[in-house]
Amino acid sequence: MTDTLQSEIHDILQVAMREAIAAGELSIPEVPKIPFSPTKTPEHGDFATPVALGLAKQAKMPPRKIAETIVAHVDVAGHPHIRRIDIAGPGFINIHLSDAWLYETLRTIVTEGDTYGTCDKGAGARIQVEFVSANPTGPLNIVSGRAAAVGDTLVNLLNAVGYDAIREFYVNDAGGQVARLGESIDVRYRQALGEPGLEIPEGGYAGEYLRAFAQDIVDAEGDKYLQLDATERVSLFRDRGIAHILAQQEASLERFGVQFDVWTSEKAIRASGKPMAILQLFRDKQYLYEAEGATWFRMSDFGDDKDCVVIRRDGEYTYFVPDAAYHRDKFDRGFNKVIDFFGPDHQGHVSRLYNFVKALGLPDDWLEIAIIQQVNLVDDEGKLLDMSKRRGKFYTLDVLIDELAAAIGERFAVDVARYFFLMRANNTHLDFNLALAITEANENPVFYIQYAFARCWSIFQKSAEHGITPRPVDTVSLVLLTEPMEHELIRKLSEFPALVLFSAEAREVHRIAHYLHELAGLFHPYYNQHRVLDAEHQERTQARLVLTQAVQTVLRNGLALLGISALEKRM
RNA sequence: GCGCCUAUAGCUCAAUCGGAUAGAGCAACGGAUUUCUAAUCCGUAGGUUGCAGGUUCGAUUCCUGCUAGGCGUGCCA
Repeated sequence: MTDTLQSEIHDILQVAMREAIAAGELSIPEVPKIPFSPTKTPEHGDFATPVALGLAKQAKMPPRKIAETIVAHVDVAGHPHIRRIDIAGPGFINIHLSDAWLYETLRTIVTEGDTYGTCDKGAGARIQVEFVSANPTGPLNIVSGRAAAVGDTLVNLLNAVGYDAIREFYVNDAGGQVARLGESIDVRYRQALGEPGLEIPEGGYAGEYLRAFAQDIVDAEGDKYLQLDATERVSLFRDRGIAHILAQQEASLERFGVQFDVWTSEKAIRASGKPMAILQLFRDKQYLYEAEGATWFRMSDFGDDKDCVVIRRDGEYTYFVPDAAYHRDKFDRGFNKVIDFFGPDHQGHVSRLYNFVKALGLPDDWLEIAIIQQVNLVDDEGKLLDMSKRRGKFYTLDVLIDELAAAIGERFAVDVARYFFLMRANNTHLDFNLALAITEANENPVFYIQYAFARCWSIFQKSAEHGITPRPVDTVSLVLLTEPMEHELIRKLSEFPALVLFSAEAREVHRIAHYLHELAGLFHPYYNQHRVLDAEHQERTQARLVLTQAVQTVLRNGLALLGISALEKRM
């Protein structure tokens, strides 16, 4: 609705500019793009465009004059949606829409229901979003939780605007880190059997979770693995450890409301032969050279400050090779676009991966990498909570949810955690205020939004009790919605589809979170100042019920995109 | 050293990819409850957008140089 209207207005202005040019009143080589922005204040109308300001130089006319010239060619009377066009400030063209447009918007929302906010702009293009992809060496940490929330929501957004997007998790189940996992489990296993003098190896995993895992093996199967030779035992423990931790991670994600469509194994990628094929390709293109017993990639030819090793002295691939192969594999699977979310510890990997993708000859804009920045847990005074009291112990996603759940229950714990992870731009550091998260009052944005939804629901509940049946929208006199607050609410509702599209395209999920908070911030005052149900004004009641339903619909749709529940009442 | 990110109200953050008077929430202060759920609302106060330049009709936004903080910078992933 908004979208079609915007393009309608765009066309109207474009035509007006062409006519002005044809009439010789405006001398510019071509009609430029016409940018629109929803206005900040109603005095500036509903939409505004600064297009005249940008033309001042080429047209050699003062911007106000240009705006006047353009507007003079618009047939306002011929467009029922437009009530008035003003020129204001230095030359802004402010478009005031007719009230009929507002009422039409309401009808659209109520009619479209769950699909309001969606569109088909993506035209079915296939997008793969890879996120979390934590090493299978331990429980998911807080940043992984943030990545999970952001990635999951972005996929929701992309699918809402017509893309065919999937969630993918890359399992680093090969290489040095999982080898270290096997060694660490081995140490814990032998310790559990009483062997003295053992220590977790350098670069190993000292967390308690492996102690428990090893104890389980001992309890179930005793010391039988001591008979295997060390290499065999470590490799067996590695594989069992991976399976165990992976299952744990999957369970944590599921608890957090995130389900991946595809899990890709690095081991499988290695076995596919693609790494070798890629190395051959690089060799053919003269990107490789031998030095110091290792094989190097000429990263410096791609603008990096140094080359990097792709085959180590011991003959093993460095992680670049399977990673490049994995991205080749993504491309071969036919994705039109791939979006990778990396944690803050992978920043160094970003430019290199771009370069490898370029070296593979894949399209420039095919891969998009974004960093999910770190999360700090803070108390009410903004003081940093110590997240790693001692080596090997860290604040996991599950521990966070456990703590929240103890205060506000499991369901809200997930809602609150998701919202807090989603409320900030993903490339900025995020302070997660634990005290605020468990506050069950308006300071907590999640409750504030959910309460707005609950109030809508409650109004319908009450109306049913009073025997008031909402009538079909077509039969309701929406013109009775005359309060400024009502118009403001509807205007806000009308922005939703464009916002969803923008958030998806810009990969900025936090905008939805803010929007919902703002919408709730308009509804609560309205609720307090104006009664929806009013026996004295039955027609107006019907109109306000439509408005209430529209608010509820947008809140529900928005929360659904964020993976946050919309409930009738508090548990 | 080099690279990436960040710097906006006392605190946490917005600002629709250069637009109009920079907005919310929290904290502070003062009010509202026989009412459709007070998990709410109304009001007051709070700013040289880190600093210095530059680009132009116009800069929180883009460029350069500083300053401060975070992260990265391995033949680990």
